[in-house]
Amino acid sequence: MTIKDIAKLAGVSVATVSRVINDDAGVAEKLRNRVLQVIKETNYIPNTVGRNLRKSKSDMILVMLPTLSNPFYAKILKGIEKRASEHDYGILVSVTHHESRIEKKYLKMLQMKQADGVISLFSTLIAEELNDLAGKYPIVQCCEYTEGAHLPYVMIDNKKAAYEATKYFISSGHKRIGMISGSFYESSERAREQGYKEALMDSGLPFDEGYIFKSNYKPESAMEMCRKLLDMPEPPTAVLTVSDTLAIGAIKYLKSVGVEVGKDMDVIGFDNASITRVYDPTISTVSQPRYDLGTVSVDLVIEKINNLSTVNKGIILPHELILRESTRGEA
Amino acid sequence: MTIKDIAKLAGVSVATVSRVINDDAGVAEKLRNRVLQVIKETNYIPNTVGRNLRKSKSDMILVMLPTLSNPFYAKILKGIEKRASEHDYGILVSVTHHESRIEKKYLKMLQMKQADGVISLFSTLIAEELNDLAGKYPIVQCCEYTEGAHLPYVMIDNKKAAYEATKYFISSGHKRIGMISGSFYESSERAREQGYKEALMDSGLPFDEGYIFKSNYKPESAMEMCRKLLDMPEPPTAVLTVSDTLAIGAIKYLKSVGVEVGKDMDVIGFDNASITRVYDPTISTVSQPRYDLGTVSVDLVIEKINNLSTVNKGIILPHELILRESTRGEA
DNA sequence: TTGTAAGCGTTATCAA
DNA sequence: TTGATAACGCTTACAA
Repeated sequence: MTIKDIAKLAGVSVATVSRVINDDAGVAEKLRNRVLQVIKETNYIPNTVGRNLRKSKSDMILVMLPTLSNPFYAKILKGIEKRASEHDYGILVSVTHHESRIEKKYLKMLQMKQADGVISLFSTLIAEELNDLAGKYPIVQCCEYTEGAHLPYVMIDNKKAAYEATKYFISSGHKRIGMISGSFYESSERAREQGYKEALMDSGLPFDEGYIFKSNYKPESAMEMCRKLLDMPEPPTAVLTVSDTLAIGAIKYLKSVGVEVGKDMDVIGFDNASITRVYDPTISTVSQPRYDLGTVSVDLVIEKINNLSTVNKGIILPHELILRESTRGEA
Repeated sequence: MTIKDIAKLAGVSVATVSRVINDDAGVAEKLRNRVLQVIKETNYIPNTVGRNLRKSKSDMILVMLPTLSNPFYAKILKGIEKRASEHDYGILVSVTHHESRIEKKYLKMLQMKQADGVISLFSTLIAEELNDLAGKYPIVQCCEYTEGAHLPYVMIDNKKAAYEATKYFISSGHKRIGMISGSFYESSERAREQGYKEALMDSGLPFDEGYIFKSNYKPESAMEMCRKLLDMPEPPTAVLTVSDTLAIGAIKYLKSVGVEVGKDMDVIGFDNASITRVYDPTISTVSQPRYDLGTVSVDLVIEKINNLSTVNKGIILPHELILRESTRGEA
């Protein structure tokens, strides 16, 4: 069933059918109704591929996730979908598994006009590659920013968030604070490490690189890092981790060696994963406005779709430090 | 940069370029090399949309997930991607959020030939709708089966898995066993409830519908259900839940009222989520062969793509009961 | 207001 | 072995 068939059945030209489909003005009421009638009777749906080829546009936004293992992205996607559909865009999801080969493969969809824009939750590409692409296609970053890349982004102020978390530890009396970071999500990790550092220094506490350990985001690795922290000559009394999964690993290790979390040792995670509300103890964490991160990403990418040379906005959304049982201790 | 440009630059016809691109036999070595050279120099990539329109094929498989909140699907997707790429298929992910409106929208991609087949991790459609579609397009179900639908599927034997878990409880001496189920994933839930029931009956224990509670898959809801179980005149000494998230909720509630899990009360979950290895206590669970579920799904859908009228296979993959701290009790 | 026809980028048929 | 050309399904000048 193609537009030709509809035209024939309705006794009009394909152009008229196309006009009806696209709500073009200037079709006589009578013809319009006749065409609509036929369309209804036949359940005709215009072919997307034909249309895309002709219009060099797909009305699709590609969302690139680094992984499907992190439920963190679920709510962001909901925000994206909501706002996209308000603007009559569809969304397509791709998972890069942190591999640039895969990321590049999906980015070709832009060139083919199979997607009109991309929202990248994490890019493995280097700044130069991104800048090249961003000159040709609408690409925005959400949550993670590539240093040196000039494209729109939306995220929280990671440095400030870590700063506040660390300050909270300090205000509770902690003098030695450890950090479990990582080396996957460069931009947010570095910013959070910096916030941690500045909070210490602003409070007149010594900053020692040796109190920062880099994990691979698996809880098991956080357990190992936590062990190392405890084995230090002067072990910390509080630990900031860059993800809730790491906080869980840390807490698990602490419990296993009889350290009571929220009393002997405080822990703060990142992202407010749903498990933090049900873990034992419940876990203090930095919450990101996930839904809004999604909607704003869409606004940014649509702005670029409509005018590629629009100025690259960087938008910071507010975070929130959520205090739970894992930070009941006073040092 | 289109095939025409390449043809012009190489001094050949577009037909020849097309033949080279598609590895057609019967192109003189000399011409082939000349064309390849131009393609390399220009970084030319054939346009997918044009090709798809012409071939009525996209070499893409659409993966439909019910949600992005469940990391369960991550490894399945990896299996899918691996096997798909071995067969030169790409994959596209869509999230239905359990809404049939959304599911139907994505299924249109089949009609448009934007996807050659679909792997559905969960369908909201009724059997009749699925059968209609499956007559026209390659659709396979993975993990969840729609009763009355005639299409290929791959999953574990959910009834047997629940049977074994329940039998394990019984072998530990438990006489009253509760179940926290749900009403989202009909096929697996019903099968698991049935397995639970049969295990009780085969062991000469009474089966009482009142020991089965239906949650909404949120841990909070499992806490509530667990409270109800404990409030019964004769509370159970073991609980089987249809997901690990529910097991966590149950355990959290039990701990909150001073019931020691793995001693006073045993709990078994489903899916072997990574959190089950780090929760306190670690959680016994039924593990599904996720990666293989993915690869086999691809095999099935490709079989259908190649021959739609091939017989609908139903494949059962082996599960595994993994025992951890949450089942150390003896009643 | 409507229709004709060109063209989007391919592949595939047919003839040479 | 190669090339001209129709066709895939659609939109959009342009003409009528």
